[in-house]
Amino acid sequence: MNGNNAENCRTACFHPELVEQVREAMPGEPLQGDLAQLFKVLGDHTRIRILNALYHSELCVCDLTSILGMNQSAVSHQLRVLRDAKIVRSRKLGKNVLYSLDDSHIFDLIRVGFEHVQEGK
Amino acid sequence: MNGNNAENCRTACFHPELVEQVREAMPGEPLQGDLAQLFKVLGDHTRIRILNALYHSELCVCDLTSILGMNQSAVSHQLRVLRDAKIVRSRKLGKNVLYSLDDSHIFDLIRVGFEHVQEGK
DNA sequence: TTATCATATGAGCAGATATTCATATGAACC
DNA sequence: GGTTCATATGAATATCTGCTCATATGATAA
Repeated sequence: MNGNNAENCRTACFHPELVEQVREAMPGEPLQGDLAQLFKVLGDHTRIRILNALYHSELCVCDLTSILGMNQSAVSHQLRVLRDAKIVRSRKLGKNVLYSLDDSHIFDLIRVGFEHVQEGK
Repeated sequence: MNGNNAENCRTACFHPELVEQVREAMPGEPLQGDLAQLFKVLGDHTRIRILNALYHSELCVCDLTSILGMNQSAVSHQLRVLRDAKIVRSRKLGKNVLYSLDDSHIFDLIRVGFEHVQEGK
């Protein structure tokens, strides 16, 4: 679309063929937006703690509140964000709502992420 | 540390043993902070586009600027964030600086993330 | 050295977001 | 029905963050 604008350098650095090749290999905008949104939701301290708890067991809001040591409203707000992003599932059980990780991809992302930060020492 | 505070429910919902078990299984605070930080840096539209470009080839700042259609300052700022987070590496080559993904974990995270958002249709 | 090119950085602003407080919903039990 | 308990939600605020503009750095070439 917008090829080489005035910002581009004009000598050895600029590789039009490579640029075009990479452009075509890249996923479409909507998919990239979805991916960024997924990681953005994962990228919060409170939500990561929630996910690490759910990594080990399905839990109700009350137990999560206790584990995190936060007030219930804050936890529920973050659970809503995680649910909207299809990162956790919920099911009702009497008065309670039980939360769990949505699917194996979420387990994988958390595991691989930890491997990376642990290697960085 | 802060066990069952006044916020917790007092009936069928609260499971002290499970809560304690999950607490012990969870990673330490610094590690969880590192993980949240990793995902936070991944969770930005511009940075995801940069990473998707680098997924296919090592690239200089100028080529990235052209691929993204953004001004060079914005791209450099985001590259600094990615470098600080150990998500990309850089090496000098004459006047240029070539960027690439840091290691296989980053490739894995992008791939698994895409699998997840694509399944969600 | 001086000029030029590629990249990096600092300050400032505009938009996004996590928490708190107060309140609403909705199911279970009396 | 009405009450209690577990969870959800709306509004407000304080903090954070990405972009732009201007400028700095650092390497190459003349």
